[in-house]
Formats: sequence, C-alpha cells, structure tokens
Amino acid sequence: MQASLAAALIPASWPSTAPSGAEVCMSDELDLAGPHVAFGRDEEVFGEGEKADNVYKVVRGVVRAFRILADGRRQICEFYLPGDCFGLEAGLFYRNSAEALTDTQLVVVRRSALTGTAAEKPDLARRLWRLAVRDLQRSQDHVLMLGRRSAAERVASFLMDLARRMTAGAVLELPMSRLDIADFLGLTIETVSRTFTQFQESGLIEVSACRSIRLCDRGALEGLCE
Amino acid sequence: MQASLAAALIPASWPSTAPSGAEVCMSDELDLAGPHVAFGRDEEVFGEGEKADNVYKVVRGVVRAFRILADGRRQICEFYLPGDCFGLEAGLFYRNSAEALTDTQLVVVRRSALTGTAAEKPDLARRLWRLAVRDLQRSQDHVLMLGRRSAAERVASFLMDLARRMTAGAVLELPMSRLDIADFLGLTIETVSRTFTQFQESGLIEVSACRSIRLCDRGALEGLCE
DNA sequence: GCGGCGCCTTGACCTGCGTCAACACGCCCG
DNA sequence: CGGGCGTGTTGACGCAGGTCAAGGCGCCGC
Repeated sequence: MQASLAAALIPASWPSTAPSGAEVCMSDELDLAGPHVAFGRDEEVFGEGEKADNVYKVVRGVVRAFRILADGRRQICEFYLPGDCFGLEAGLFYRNSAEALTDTQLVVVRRSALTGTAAEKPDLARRLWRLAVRDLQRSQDHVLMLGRRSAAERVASFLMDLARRMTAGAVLELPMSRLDIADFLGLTIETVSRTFTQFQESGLIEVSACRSIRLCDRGALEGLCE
Repeated sequence: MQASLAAALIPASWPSTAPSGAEVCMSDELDLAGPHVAFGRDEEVFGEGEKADNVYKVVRGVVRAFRILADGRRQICEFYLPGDCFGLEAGLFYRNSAEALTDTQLVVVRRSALTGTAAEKPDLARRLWRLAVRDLQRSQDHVLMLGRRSAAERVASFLMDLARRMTAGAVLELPMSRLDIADFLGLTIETVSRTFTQFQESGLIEVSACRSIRLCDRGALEGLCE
C-alpha cells in the first residue's frame, strides 16, 4: 500500500504523576507526524489478521473498525473521527478491520517508529498508555450500551456522542449510513430507521435530509442516555 | 480500607521492539508486589466515581467489574481471575465498580507508585500499555458478543473463555451466580438457566451441581463461538 | 426436624426487535 | 426524460428472549 515512511514524533508537555483533567479529552494525545495517505469511500485501511505494521491518525474523513463473524454478521467497534488514532496493537496482527467511510486522509506511521522511540521517551510511552485506556473506556461504555440499553436509548446515546465529538451546531451531519449505525448499535437498519422517525414524531429530532439530523430536544435525548 | 502501602515493582525482561507471541497470554504482565488484602463475599473493592488511588491484582478469588444504570440495570464488564490486574485508570476516578465474588485476596498497590516509576522504567510503561491494550481487546470481543451473538452463542463463548482462563480439567467450577453470568452476557437469569439445560439436553455439557459444569462436547461449544 | 432464605429451574405468556417484503426517493447514466 | 441502483422508510408478521409467577433444592439456624 504505502512504502517506507519516515515518521517523526512530536513530543508535548505532559503532567508527570497526577493525571490531567478528569475525563476523556478526545484530541491530540498522540501527535503523529508523517505522510498523509488518502483512502476512498469503503476502501480498506487494513484487514483483520494482517500484520500490524502501521499506526494511523485521522486527518479528514471517518473510519470504521469492525469485526465480521463467519456468517457475515458485522459489529462495528468504533468510528474514528479526525484527531483519533487507531491501529496500535499489542500483538503482531490487527484484530479488527478498518475501512474509510468516505474519502479520507490519514497520517500513517510505522509502528516500529513508535515502539522503538517509546523506550527512550517516557512521555510517549505514557501517552500510548492513556490512548489505550481511553479506548478501553469507550469500549466499556459500548458494552454497557449493547448489553443493557433499549434501541431508543442506543440511538440517543449514539447521536449525543457523535454530536459531542463532531462539535456540531444544531444540525448533525451523519457521516455514516443506517447500516453502519445499525452495526455499531447491535440493531438492524429497520430498527434504526424506525427509531429516527419515532424521535422525529416526538419532536426530539428533525431529519431534514436522511444524513442531516437537527437535535431539537437535547434534554430529552440526554435523558434517554440515562 | 487499607492504609499506606509500600509497593515494590519487580521488573522482568521484555522484548524490545517486536511484540511477543501473537495473542493474549493472560498471566503476569504486571508483577505487582505489595501487601495482600482480603475481601469478603460481595464486598466492594472500589466504587464508580471514587478516587482511583489504588491498583489491584487478584491473588485468590474472583472480582467483578460493573456499571449500573439509574434504574438498576447492571452490566458486568469483566471478571478478574487470579493473575489479572485491574483498577488502573487514565483519569482521576474509577469508572466502574468492583466487588469480590467470593472470599478474595488482592495485592494492592498505590497508583502513584506505578505512575511515578513508569517514567523511569520504560519496561514498566510498556507493560502498562500492553495491559491496557489487552483489556481493550477483551472488551471489543465483548462488544462483538453483545452486539451480534445469540443467547446460546454467548453462553458457549462464556464457558469456553472461562475454561481457558481457569485452566480447568473436564469440570468447570463456576465462581459466579447465574445473575452474574446474565449481567455479563446481557441476558436474564432465566435465559442463562434455560440455555444451560438446553446445552445439557443436547449433550454439550453436564450440570452436576449448579456451579459445576462438565464440558462434554468442547467441539460443539467451540462451534457455537464461531 | 423444620422453617426460612438464597439460588436455581421451569412454565406460560408477552413484547421489542428482527425478518421479509414492498415501496419511496435521490442520483447517475444513457 | 426514463430506467436502474443504492439507500432509506414503512408495514405486516414472527420469534428470541424478557417478564411474571410458581415451585424445587440446598443450606443454615434454631
């Protein structure tokens, strides 16, 4: 795909022992610098089981990470938005597949460049760790949602999470299809669609184009997230 | 709960750049040394939202980590078995609660002892990272299971995972109740119970006492895990 | 021994979501 | 302009798993 990459690592100041502000601050824990690589709509970035040689950071566009069962059932684990890093594995191989949702630009860095310098740069090592822990927290939120929430609650959580991460104004532009949403939420497209219209009938949202959602009653939506 | 703790960190050799053997090797990535603390059945180790001052490692017994929704719905994120570490957070606070299932002994280490030395010990930093990444992988497996698998598949996966981690012989001694299993698998106790009897009727397992499960047909069980 | 309490199982019934199918609405291309 | 295709919506129906309720079984204390 892409040949050898010169990767520079830009360190930044880091609080030593005490962790910084309580919760998830999504952006820029890991400042990767390297060549930008473009991926087209639905293009594979890497596949499950491939050798995990590269680490990525989204510059523009959106990426889905997912796993597929033998019979074709798909579960999307995460959507990566601009600023998010992904592809850093503990083992030799990628455990998920990753595809661009839309035309996407990624920074690509050789994994060896990271793990190599991590030994000398404690700062970097700590960041890698925090990156992983934050992903873990998001994944555990996902577990809670899939295990114990109703369809309506899942859709509401999804919209609010996306709105927060995309720092949208009143109107949220969904970068993904109903199928992607369904596969993220452990539902079917029909249920997602019905939930949207049901939200619209209740005045929680307004679906102008099917990818443009106006969040009319954020309070009620928050309420559904618990 | 427990007073000030002297914590020693025992380093161990670590391959530098290349990651070791492909997949999850559960044990002893983090060698924590410190005082042992005992917890009784259903005793809380820490609660969601508390200050995350300690890190734990299971010596004996089992711990559940979980989150509870406002209306009481509970989702267990993970069971920690002997050798597993838990409670290491990126933020200031625990994001899950943790309770001992049975009488349990834990090694307790001050978090500051870890994060402090991590800066000087790249080895340790790398281990912290791998620990987090492995938890992440387990959590993503969990997501796949909750999002896309049937009740029977979930129960089968659960049994096989537990059998592997507990290195059981033919008979698996469940350390947890049906309710715990249900809350881990996103099901109800009734469904878990029915699935067990259905497995028994199909000859996959044999339930001698209700916590003792003989795995009669591992092949078939594996088949259900995909 | 016996009553009470946890935990588990089982049955009958219900419902939220999946399944299947039809149709609507762009959008592209001829 | 019209047909085809991809995507989304809607409706009718079915079913996996939830809910509710009853009862069994082991264990403990008296």
